[in-house]
Amino acid sequence: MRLMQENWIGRSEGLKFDFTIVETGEKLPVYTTRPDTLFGASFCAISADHPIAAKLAEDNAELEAFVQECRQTGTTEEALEKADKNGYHTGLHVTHPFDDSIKLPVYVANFVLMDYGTGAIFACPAGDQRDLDFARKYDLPVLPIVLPEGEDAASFEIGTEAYTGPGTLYNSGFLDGLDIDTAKATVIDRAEAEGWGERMVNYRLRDWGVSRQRYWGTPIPFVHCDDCGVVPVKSEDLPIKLPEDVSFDKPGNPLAHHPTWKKTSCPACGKDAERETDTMDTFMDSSWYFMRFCTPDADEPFDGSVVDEWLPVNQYIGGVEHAILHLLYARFFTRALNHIGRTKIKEPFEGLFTQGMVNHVTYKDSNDEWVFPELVRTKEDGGLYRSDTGLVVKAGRIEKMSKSKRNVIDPDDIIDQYGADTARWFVLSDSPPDRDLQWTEAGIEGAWRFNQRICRLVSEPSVALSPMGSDMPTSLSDSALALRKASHKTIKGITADIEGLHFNKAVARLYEFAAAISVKLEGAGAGEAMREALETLVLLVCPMMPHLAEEMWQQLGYETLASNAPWPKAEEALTVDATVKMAVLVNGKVRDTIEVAKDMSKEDVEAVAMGSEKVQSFIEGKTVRKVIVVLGRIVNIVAN
RNA sequence: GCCCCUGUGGCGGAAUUGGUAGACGCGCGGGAUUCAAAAUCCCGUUCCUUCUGGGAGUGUCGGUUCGAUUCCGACCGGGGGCACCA
Repeated sequence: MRLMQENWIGRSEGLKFDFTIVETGEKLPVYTTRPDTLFGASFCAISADHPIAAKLAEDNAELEAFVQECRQTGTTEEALEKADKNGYHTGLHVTHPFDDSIKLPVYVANFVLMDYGTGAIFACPAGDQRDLDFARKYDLPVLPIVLPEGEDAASFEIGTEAYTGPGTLYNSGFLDGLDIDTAKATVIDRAEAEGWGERMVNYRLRDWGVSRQRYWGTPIPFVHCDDCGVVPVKSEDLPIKLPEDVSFDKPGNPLAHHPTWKKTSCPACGKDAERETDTMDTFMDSSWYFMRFCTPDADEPFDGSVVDEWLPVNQYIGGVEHAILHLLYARFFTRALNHIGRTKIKEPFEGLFTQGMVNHVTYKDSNDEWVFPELVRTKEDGGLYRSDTGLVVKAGRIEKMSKSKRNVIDPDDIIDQYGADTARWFVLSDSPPDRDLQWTEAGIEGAWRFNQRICRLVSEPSVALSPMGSDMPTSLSDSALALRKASHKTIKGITADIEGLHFNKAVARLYEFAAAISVKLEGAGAGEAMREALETLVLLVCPMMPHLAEEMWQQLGYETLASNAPWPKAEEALTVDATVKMAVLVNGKVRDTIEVAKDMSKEDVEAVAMGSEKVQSFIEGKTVRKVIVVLGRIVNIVAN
């Protein structure tokens, strides 16, 4: 996640310096992250959109044609991928900064981007694949300058693959023998000292075009006046509100169609003028809504002191699809608001939990239309058809549920059939929330059965419950104590599961708890232990099946709400057992299990393990070399 | 091409982060109850096997370790992101 954002920002450090063009005396600024490879430079390349290329193209039809060609291939991204490296020699040359006698030819090249760096590069074919491809194609020199460890300078050659790994500089004058990082620093220092270049940080962050031609967005508070041009709306007239009587019948922007909304007067000269009908991207709002959320009553956008108290958000839960844009922009906004002193917080979100996406098979009928899964029926021969039109249906890729592809399931159907509690329980039970999930209703029966089962446990308890609020007796029968332990272990486990967002594990634990409640109870404390267990069950189930929990809570005699009751607290003493089961391994294979007192010493545990008949039969005739005892876990006996 | 995530029974998925692999659920098989069915309950269910037992097994191959689903290396498959960024 962080990494994706880092890639998106694309910070790089390097050297920016000017070449001097021999023929014209002009400066040609270039940017590089590998100043250490300067001695391996064999040509310069500029973008087809570079001013120098444009100027030359004015009286060079051939170059003009080449520039046009580059622009065309540049638009289709797929073509780019396989496009060959192409260039056009401008006839110009530049002087090498370290050696006046070296003149490098200047090409216009299709792989150089105008909007990154300076739109011009120097190329070191030995250290960059693109440069190498180009050099091979136009038969330009390739001088290796980085020697990988273990290679011999006399024999190391660059074939069709550039060497980009670590190594030692050579063929590089004063840089010879340095490693890459030191060489980079040396060149930059020298460039700055001699005044022909400077250290530069570059980002490849993309522009964010914030205007949208749509209704749902914040109006952009500007007015277009024939005389004054674009004029900002006066601050006392803010905010501009969207009209509510818009129609969406016509294609295009409803604001532009609206008969009156855009008509206004110029804030500067008072003449008739028109409002800007584009609105802002909704990312604009989603980048700081959490601040407004803390202070909904503030007259200003938000009250910084309140925001500082509540934020940052401890746990943000969202889908991966917002990994970069929304979450990154929100960080930028927060950073900016922090810089201008509106808030003290530096980051908006402390923790992020990315939910998986819900996927479903897509269906298309013979008219090439997407089909809702609920309309798809299976024929006897296994073929698919639409229940409404009868057209043949083909199953396509499994994809993220989306309205446009109609591979969505309406939860209302399963809510109608099983109720909201069961539906919710089922969704939580199946898959950990961070994983992508392929939607299926297989298994919902189990959720329904559980729902019914716990209802019965409460309405027909196997022993008479003690009255509400009665004290737990000091002495308990074995079965009552066992149930109490189950209750408290479950409380402890579920609390941790929910904290960690492992809802599916919490569900599994509740299934086990229900099984523990079903066992026969007798003797002292049975009624009390059962009441405790059932109340615990209700409270633990409450976040996942709230309606059912309230009903059961009433059956247990309460007139309050289970959701308002405090979360149960585990008694630590009841969550630990006096004995512990341990596996006994001989040469790494489980041969027996033993049950020993929890606090038994390693020596005693070893003795018990060695005393096992099964173990003896496996070590018979062998010499015991080593015994490893991990208390509470395993005993491993190594023998041969 | 580069980066990230992921791979465990017929299926969804557990495994206290190096310590009994397969919890729990689904499905399937068997049984109880019933005139019968529904519902419910119990038992079994990784694979192989010469079956009171033994062997193999967490994508594949190797390594570290007394011990590896877990750590390391290479490869294969699936998903996602970036993509001529100098």
